[in-house]
Amino acid sequence: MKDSKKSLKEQKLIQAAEIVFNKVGFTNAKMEDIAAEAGITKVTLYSYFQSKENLQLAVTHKALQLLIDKYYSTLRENKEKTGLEGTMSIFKLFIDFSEKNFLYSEALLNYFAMIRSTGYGDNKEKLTEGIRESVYFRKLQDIQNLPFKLTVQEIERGKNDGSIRDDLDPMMVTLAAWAASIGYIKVVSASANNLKPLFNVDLEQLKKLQLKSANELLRKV
Amino acid sequence: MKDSKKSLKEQKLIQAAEIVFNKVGFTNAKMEDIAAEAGITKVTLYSYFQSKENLQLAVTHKALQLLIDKYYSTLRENKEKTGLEGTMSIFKLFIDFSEKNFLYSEALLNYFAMIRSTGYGDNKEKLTEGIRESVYFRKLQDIQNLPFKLTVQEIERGKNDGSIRDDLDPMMVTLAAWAASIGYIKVVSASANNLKPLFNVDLEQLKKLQLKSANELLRKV
Amino acid sequence: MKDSKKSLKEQKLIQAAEIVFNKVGFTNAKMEDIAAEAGITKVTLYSYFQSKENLQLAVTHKALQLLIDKYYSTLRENKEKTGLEGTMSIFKLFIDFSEKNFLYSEALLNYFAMIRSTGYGDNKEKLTEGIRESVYFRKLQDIQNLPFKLTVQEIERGKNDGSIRDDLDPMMVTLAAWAASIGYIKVVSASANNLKPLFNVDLEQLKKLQLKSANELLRKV
Amino acid sequence: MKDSKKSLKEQKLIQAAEIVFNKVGFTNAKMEDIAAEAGITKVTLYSYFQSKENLQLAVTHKALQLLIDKYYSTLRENKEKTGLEGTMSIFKLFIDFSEKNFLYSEALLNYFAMIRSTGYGDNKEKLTEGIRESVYFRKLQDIQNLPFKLTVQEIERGKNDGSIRDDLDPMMVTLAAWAASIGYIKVVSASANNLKPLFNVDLEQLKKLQLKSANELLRKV
DNA sequence: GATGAATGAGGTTTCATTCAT
DNA sequence: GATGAATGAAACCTCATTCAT
Repeated sequence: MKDSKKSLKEQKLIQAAEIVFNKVGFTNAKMEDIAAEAGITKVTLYSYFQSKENLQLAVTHKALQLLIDKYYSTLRENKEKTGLEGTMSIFKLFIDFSEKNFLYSEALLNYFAMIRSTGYGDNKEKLTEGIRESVYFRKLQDIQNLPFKLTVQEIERGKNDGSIRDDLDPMMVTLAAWAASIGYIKVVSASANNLKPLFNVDLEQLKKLQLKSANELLRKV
Repeated sequence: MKDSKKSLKEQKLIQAAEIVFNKVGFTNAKMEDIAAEAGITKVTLYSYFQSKENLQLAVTHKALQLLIDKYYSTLRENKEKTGLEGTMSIFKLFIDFSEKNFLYSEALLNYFAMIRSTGYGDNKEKLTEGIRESVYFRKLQDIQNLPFKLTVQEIERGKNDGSIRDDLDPMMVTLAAWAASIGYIKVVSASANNLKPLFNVDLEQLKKLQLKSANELLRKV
Repeated sequence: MKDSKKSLKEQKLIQAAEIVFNKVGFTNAKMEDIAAEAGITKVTLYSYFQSKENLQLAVTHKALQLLIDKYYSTLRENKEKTGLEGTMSIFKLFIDFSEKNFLYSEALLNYFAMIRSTGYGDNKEKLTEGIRESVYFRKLQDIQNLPFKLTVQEIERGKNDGSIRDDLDPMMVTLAAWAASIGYIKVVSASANNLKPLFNVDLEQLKKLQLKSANELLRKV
Repeated sequence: MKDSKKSLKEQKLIQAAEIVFNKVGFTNAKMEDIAAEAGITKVTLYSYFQSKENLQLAVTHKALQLLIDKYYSTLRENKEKTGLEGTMSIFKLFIDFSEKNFLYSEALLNYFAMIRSTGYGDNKEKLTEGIRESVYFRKLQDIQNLPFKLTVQEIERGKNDGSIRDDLDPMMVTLAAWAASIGYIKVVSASANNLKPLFNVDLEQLKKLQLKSANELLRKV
């Protein structure tokens, strides 16, 4: 198969995996079912993705790539606006993205938890063989810091244009916002179609509160 | 066996499970190994906990119970102080607890994700049989809302004593703080012994920032 | 406990075992259930019968003892009649006994199959430890040949009084009759309460035919 | 796998099972050992036969099929002879078959005891799920009556050609012969390699006696 | 002696993964 | 490349039997 054709097929298989992952979660998903969903056999699936872990990482990579693309386009859209506005747009983007794509957000979270738990670079022996040998794992490592870098850059821009306080460590703020977003997602949604109020709290309101807090933290008074 | 003795043994088995869970994670933990760790056989372990899922829920229940106990004692210690101070102590408590007990925090997160994803009460068919029949699942359901209720009460107290803004929905703030804490945990720690800086950000500083944000959100100006 | 008392209790336990054996068969019977049926615990049951096999043998012994008693009383009743009549009474007795006590007949069959398969005396190593150490096994060995001997004696008596052909090996006839009876039982009944016709053959008729054949084989013409 | 290949493998597995069953008996046979004997793993064995019970039934089915085949060829061989001779050949065939294949004879006996004890068609709830769902159980049900039917037909033929008494119910005679054969087997053999005399009775003589009785019962005088 | 708890052996099942064709 | 069959690991379960009290 030509590379382009192969890649196309890979995309289709990833989509099938996403459907199954969405239905039953990563752990309960069976390679068999994913193959069936894609209309192929297990072994063929394995010829594309050498392990279930790798398939997961493929989904994760797609998720991160998608997220980063959105970061870029959001930044482009906000080029003329202040750094504060750009930064807030990114925060909102991340929350919206996670809310709309619960599977992707879970995948990303798992990924970052994994690399965090095994340290960076050093004790990679903790990783399973399946992960260490995954192409997608390597691809992910190449881009994993981009979301943070882009956010930091936008905060720097805000500092320079005077829209953002200059006494803040941009990376710290980035992490704080990232944390708040993740927390919101974890609390709010366990599946995309489950957005009913929690303890009578309207979730849209909660999201606004989170963003307002971030905005207050950042903006120059 | 007398109930007290049986319960004692159960506690020991749960501890053994925690050791193994900590070492290799829930998924990779083998019942056989947990039994070995406890110095008993698999079958005996099964006679106490009918399934691996149930054992997980037992750990989860212990975690939540422990957390709630800490909530109570923290509230007691802060009885004479303002509601704001009490509330902040609770927030800090939760973060510290999660940081120190990564396993517990994971267990609790899993639990809340699970009940959230299956809805409350209605579509319980999604739950596996092993879960639905678990004693610990029922016990957890009885106390799962306590942390939120206690926090809300403390915020109300703060409203009354004038230390906390009165234009806030206490439950919303509670959820926001809960989310921020979870997010922090997710970002920061994947295992207790892994608190080195992230992107050169000192994590203690990050925690302080999170708490400061919460404090600013709450306090009356 | 005094021996008499102990023996009494043993009898009760055997009865409980019979009830359970009758309900579900030897293999499916659980020691637990037998104990429950007797209103005691498993361990107590074990203190009387050291193994399930031994309990089976106890039932078997009771069965054989009972059968032999009936042989004796039948022989006594037929003392004044011809040897042919006595012999036929014994044959009939055996069939009736087996029909009425399916469990006993199964037990006896199992027993004879077992000792046959392990040979007599020589290769007793094939026997399980549970059997070799069983008191009842030893008791059974003491009386196992009695039914055959008594039958042979009665046939001899018939030869002498001229009612039975004298060209027959009495033991061979005994075995032939024993075989026919067992076969009848095996074909006819799998449980006492299941005597409906088989392939439209009335089973009473079949029994009569069997006995008539035996009679014809034996009697002097 | 093509059906033919699959079926071939099944036959091999059944042979392995027979070897183990012969060595240690149905009850003591371990699936693990049968798999080892066949050079495969337990799980693969299970993929062919869903339960130990089913594997037993497979052996039983093979036994009955084999027996029936022998019935047919015997009947063919005796086509030119009288019905009496044909019938006697069948009786002898059955005894010889059982004697030579103790395992098969046990399997068949167990099967007939089982269906007898659960009744025909009506209270099938007594059967275990493993049995009810067995393909071989269904296959057995289809052919279980053939041996009886074929015997009855041959007796009818004997009646017509004048070699067999016409005052007998053929099915009753069939059952009587079946019973005598089973009884003989039960008494005589517990394993094929165990044909030493019983109580000094030569077993060949006993067999002849049984057959002579049958012959006398049938033949027209 | 009687009891509740524990053991060991083995049946059954589910899956990720690999092999042979 | 694609396929059906096979594997190995581990969950889960039942029961005869034994231990400790």
